[in-house]
Amino acid sequence: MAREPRWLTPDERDAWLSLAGMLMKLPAALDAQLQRDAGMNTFEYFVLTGLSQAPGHTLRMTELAGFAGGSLSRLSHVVKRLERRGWVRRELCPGDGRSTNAVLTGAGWDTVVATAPGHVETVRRLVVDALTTAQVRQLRDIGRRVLDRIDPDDPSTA
Amino acid sequence: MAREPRWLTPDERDAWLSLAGMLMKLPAALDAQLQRDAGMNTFEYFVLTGLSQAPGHTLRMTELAGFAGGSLSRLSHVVKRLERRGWVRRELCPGDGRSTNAVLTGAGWDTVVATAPGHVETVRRLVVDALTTAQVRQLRDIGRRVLDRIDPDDPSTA
DNA sequence: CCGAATCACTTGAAGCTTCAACTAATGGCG
DNA sequence: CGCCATTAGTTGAAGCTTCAAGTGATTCGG
Repeated sequence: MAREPRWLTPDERDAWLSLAGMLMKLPAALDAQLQRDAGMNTFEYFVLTGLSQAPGHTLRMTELAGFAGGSLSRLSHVVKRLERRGWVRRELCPGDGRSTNAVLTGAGWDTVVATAPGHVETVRRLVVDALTTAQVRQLRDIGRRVLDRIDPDDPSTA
Repeated sequence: MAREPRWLTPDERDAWLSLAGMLMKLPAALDAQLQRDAGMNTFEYFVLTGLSQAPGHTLRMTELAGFAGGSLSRLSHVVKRLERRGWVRRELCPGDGRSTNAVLTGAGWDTVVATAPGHVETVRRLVVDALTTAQVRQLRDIGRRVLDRIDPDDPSTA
């Protein structure tokens, strides 16, 4: 038998609605800027950024999927699109025949360099510059706690 | 000529990555619970909840779209699905021939009543119970500031 | 009171994500 | 060695969202 659920208090509901609003609107706002200025979405941007930071601009598909926070299937489809646009190239992994390496091309690197400033400006405008220094730290701690609840094993939380 | 962008400081980057992590993982985690336990996604849940709170369990499509935070087109498709499942019914608006009223059916109400406790428990488990009382208030304030940046005209921000 | 603009939606197509099924390579173990 | 489970990735279909275009109803300006 289900117990009476513990409903949210008014303060808790306000906080949740506030977070839920961000969950609904921030991704769309970030996507809009990237789509308009660079013809890509946030996930594609994460993929390109991940590769641009990796040694040799190369990452195995599974590692890249972990970094970008998406499924391997999703990444596979996305990399196919990025490959069609000439931003990424696939290579067989020398050591392990099962693995595929995704490699950022020169054109892909140029795209990241051209796109990053606008993206950072948007993050500043919508989030960072809206907050006080104290709130920036609070947000970091809040996010860590929530992420730890979602997936305690994720090392990026620690 | 583009000025050198103002890159994020380490503190700011930590906070942003923390928020970005929530943006990537929280919706999936919430959807997973709702999908598993009630065969619906978060947006559909918001739509049903919105109707359940409205007088007469009725709302015009545009109002409902505003509440649920989606486009009218998206809502139209979703209401069609919910109608097929017998949870919502469409009616012509008496006063204005352009408008459509979405009405929660009895079965829809039963579904909301059955689904709400599990959803609230999930929100508690993943967010609210992970935070201190102070953090709950901080999150509310942070969210309000961010939402105000995204859409200063949205009254739900105030 | 008539035509043009606006409003409130709906629709179909295109794009993206998820899901389940599949292929191929590798590691383990008897 | 040889088989089986596991790992890594791909694929196609189905589902959801977005986008652009379209349909009526209403309002507003003259």
